Amino acid sequence: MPHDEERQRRSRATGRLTLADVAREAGVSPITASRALRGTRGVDPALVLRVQEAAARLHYVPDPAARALASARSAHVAVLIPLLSNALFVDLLDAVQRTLMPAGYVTLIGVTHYDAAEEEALLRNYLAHRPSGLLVTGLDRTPDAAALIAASGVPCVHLMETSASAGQYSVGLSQQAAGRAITEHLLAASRRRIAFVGAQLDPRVLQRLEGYREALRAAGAHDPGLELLEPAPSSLALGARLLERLLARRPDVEAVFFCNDDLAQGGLLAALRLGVAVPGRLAVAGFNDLAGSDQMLPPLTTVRTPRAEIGRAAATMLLRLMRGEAVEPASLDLGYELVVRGST
Amino acid sequence: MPHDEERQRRSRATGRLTLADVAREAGVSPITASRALRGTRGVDPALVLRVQEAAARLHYVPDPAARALASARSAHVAVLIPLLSNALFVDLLDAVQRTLMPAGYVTLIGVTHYDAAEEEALLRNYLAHRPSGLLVTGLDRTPDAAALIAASGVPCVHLMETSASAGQYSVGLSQQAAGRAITEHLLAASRRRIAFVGAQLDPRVLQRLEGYREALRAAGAHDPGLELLEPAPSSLALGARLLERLLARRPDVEAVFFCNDDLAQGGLLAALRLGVAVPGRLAVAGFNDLAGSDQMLPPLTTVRTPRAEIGRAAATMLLRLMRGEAVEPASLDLGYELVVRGST
DNA sequence: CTGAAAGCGCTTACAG
DNA sequence: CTGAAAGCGCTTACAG
Repeated sequence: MPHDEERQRRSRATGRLTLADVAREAGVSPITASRALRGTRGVDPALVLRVQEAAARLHYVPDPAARALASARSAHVAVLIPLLSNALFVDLLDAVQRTLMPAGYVTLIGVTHYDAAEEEALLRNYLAHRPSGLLVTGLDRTPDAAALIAASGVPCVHLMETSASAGQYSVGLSQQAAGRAITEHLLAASRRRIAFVGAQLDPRVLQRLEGYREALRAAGAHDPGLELLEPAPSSLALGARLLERLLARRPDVEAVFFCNDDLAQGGLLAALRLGVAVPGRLAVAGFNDLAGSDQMLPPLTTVRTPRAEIGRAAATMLLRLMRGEAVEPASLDLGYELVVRGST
Repeated sequence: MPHDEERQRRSRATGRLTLADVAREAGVSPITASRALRGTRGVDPALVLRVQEAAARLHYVPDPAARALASARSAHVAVLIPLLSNALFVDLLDAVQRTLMPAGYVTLIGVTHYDAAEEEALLRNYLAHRPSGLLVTGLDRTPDAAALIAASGVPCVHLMETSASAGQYSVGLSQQAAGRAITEHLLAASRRRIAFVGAQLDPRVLQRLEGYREALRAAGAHDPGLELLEPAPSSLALGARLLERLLARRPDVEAVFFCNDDLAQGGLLAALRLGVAVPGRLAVAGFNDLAGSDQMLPPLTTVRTPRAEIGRAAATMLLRLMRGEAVEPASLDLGYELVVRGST
């Protein structure tokens, strides 16, 4: 057939199997095949079956680029988190992916390293891929970053915090309430001189600090000299160093609330090394309940945050928003749980 | 203009800024605008400038779906790793993303959880997005998974191991040589009854075990009764339990090579709890040099693996393959480094 | 060095 | 419930 030869000569055909092949195989038009495969209702069930069988027989796989171009909606969800080296975010991501993938979405993961400029760059980059949805960590960002999100019109759910502002979707917990609770636990163990040791100083750490202050002020035991704030990133080594610094500066300290378990584990190991009895002389608490905290000597008292549940709920909320459904309430507080172990 | 009205009425126009708008603004044809923006050579530099300025002025962002459809090549690279809760893979990923993103690629990250079926499902899912490149962990996979990769024709680089087989691209290190080296270090510290404690039992752990056996056989000190193999996933808690089991079974053991630092840290903490002197009565070594290993009591002797370098080199190699360039050699061995600390 | 035409593989909007 | 036409926003292949 000369027509086919001509086509072949000038063609840019990729040789790939297309919807047209499936339609031909099933004896229907491409549009019907498209509808049958997407599960659009209002197609004769017999035809749906025929098309599905034809697609399976030919091992047909739809082209996401063509689909995205024609429908103006991609299968991408962009997820921005500060760090992957924190088990918290790993658990969060795992839950997000397990929820989104069965729904046909693929995640674009961006790591901001707690850097506002990097977050902005990632946002610009990922938004250029026209994702159908957006998951970001926390509520605070640069005005430019916030404007980028708003201007994109892409549905967005904020992770790890709870939001009061209208039109802001979020799933998380009250970091401040959790910080208050663990401090109250320390007070209940008859400690008065309770220190706060924080690093990284991202918004959630500062909210925990606020909770700590609340609890101590209520007990009339707040002492700013017991707050040790370090902007460097958290690590076991930093936790150890900060405990030593605290002990040197305030030998009278009776308890420490480390803003996360990495720091607390390092502090616990330093106490062991220095021969500081825990909890005898010093009670120690952490935050997040990370791997290994239950193996410390003594096991670490901490706050368990429901990150898997947060990931699942946030992804589910986003799925609804992407379908254009109304979501109520816009903000979900999934709480926290005190895990009391030997260190307090 | 009635024509425009007609267009508007029937139109599916997204209202987005297109290449045609940029071309009009710059006073050139869309093809020229396309070429100018993509940096195709053979375009008048003056025109390139004019188009770039027009694009910037209008804040034009190309549509990746249209680009992918027209050019038959996506901007995606799929990356498959076993776990995100292992710092090793986090460092690897970070390096991969930092290399790939500036080149205009976006990564699709898939976590297999060391599950062959899950890897296959992820592969199928991500391959459907027609990525331009593929990065997978290790060389061993199910025949179906390997066939999927081969049939896709997508350039693929294997991570963490070195490959002997032709046509297999890989960047990593000899896990076996590293396992042998750390065992020889233990032998050099005049230990004879050296145990191997392994979990997860993925191919790389088994290669380390092979290196351990090699070293012990060469020294005439191999004793199968000192091998403790546990298929469960690694964790500090498991390391502690396995050390206790080992000590109960073989009180005469003089040294332990844990197949990774998670296990070794747990073992070290258990030894501390049990009052087993390290390295006095028992020498302990790990693998990977993870965060916290230098903070243990005593600090953990381990093997540092160059995962950031591996990530960077593998991504660079993939970039070449995606450009259709020849890559020589196909397999890169980036080595390892013994980190001797207090535990041996 | 530049451009008019055609096409990538889907889905939308309309008509029947 | 089904389909012919048009279009999504780019790039390829060809011609000049």
